[in-house]
Amino acid sequence: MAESIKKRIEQLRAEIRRHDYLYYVLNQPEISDRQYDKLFAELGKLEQHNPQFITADSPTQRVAGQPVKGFKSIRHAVAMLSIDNTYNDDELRAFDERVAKALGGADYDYVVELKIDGLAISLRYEKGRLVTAATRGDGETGDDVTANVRTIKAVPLVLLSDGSVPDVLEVRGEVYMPTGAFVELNKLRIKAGEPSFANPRNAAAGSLKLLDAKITAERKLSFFAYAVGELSEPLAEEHWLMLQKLKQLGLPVNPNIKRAKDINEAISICRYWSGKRQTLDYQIDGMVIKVNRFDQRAILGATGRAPRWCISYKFPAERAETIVESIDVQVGKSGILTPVANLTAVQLAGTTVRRASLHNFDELKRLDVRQGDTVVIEKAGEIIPQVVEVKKNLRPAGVKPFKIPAKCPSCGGDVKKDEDGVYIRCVNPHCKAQLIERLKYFAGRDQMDIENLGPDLIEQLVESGLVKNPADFYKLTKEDLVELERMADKSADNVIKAIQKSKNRPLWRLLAGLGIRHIGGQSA
DNA sequence: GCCTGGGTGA
DNA sequence: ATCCTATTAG
DNA sequence: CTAATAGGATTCACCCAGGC
Repeated sequence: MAESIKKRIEQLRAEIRRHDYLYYVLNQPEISDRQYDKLFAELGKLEQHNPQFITADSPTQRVAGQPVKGFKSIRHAVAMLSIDNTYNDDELRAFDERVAKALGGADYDYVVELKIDGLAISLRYEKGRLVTAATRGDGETGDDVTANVRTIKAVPLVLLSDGSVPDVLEVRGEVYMPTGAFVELNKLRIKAGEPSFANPRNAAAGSLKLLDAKITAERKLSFFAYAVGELSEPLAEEHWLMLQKLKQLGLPVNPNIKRAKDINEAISICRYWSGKRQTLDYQIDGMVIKVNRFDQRAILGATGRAPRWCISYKFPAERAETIVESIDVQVGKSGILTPVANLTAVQLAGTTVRRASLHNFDELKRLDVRQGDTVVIEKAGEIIPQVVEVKKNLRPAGVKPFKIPAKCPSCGGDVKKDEDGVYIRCVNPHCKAQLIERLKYFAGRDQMDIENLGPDLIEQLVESGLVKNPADFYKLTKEDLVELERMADKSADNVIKAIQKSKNRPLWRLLAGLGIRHIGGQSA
């Protein structure tokens, strides 16, 4: 009896996995949702009455019972790099020329993918079972969000196999919230009196940071695979065939990915989707063009940040008009003064924009931005707001050009323009704003990465005179901290612990953290 | 229960 | 995330 | 001289923990 129940359970699981595959990977469901639910219910009932047969990879076990306490760190076996961007045909052709040159006349082709606007994730399968899922993090180490990712139905808990699966398979892809799901979710939230989400990407990112996977499960996230990380054995000799393999293993791959025999074909595919992107049930912010063959990718290699065999093509950014209410001047860690425009709040690409960097005073002068001006802004790569144009015909009468500060806005000290350069710097070595920025940088994620030691606390520590250089962090006591605002027992404890923990960071982090001119994370 | 700072995503 | 600039490599 | 790379600067949304 028990044997036959066990057999039926396994049969149902295999059946459900097959239908998941048909639905999420092939987009060709063979049964209705109702029939699927019936299979699911039967399995659930059998497992409920025979709990000894429940396994973690059963389709019924996607949602964990208990919320996690926090996210552990996971080191990526293979780093997750960024991608260099282009914004027009010429830049794409320049990329193609670099590729052609590096490959020395050999034939090559491309794979053109849609750049899904979600968040990158790395799934690790061992012996065909999903063991961990991690965010990108700093590219080397990310957050363990396995419990949340397990709730995403498009992510298989078990790889499909026609005999063998790789021992280790790390799959990289994008978690996203389909536009339809996003709209429905916001309707529900408004009905429940909860604030709505600003855009699908932030909704998806937030959903993966929930400690309670039960809530994540209600967020209707989805997933597309587009690359691999660590691999125990090669899946194919080229990217295109590898994507087909991933599909066979049950991983959803975007159905609109195409091969292109040359850059012209790739460009025309980019153009096509630039016009058709509204028809998709997910947001894309561009296209990604990859050299197909892996041996050729190896020849091309990578820089510190991004591979040289891959480029993204970003669609033209949405624009909006708004008014410059004022212009701030900020002081950076090396004394550089940066003008930043405060804008009348305006909706742009799914966010409310209030500020935009003006980069430097040459740039400010070139644009001739003045307080009170109406400006056209856009978000470069859908992220960083920038002023692209000043509507001079709308300028109010009597508005004066912006005056380059003669003194540091923080310390009042002298400023000096770089020789043969454009930057204007505060030259006071004791400038408080510079000190604060240097300390923030020291504690920051890409340097010493000290938890709970954020911008506000650092500012308080400097203002109170407790910290005058990075070494002073390590002399702080709990008694020092509890004197500060919003610092009670628990917070003070956490900060002290985090500072102590940072003592065993690798040397390069310390070197980078000291912020010596021209020494960054790479050279350190 | 509300608010804010910290951490992290793009 | 991206932008702009300075420096380095070729 | 030009191209590639590193460094320094910037924005907004979301979740959680802790303070009050």
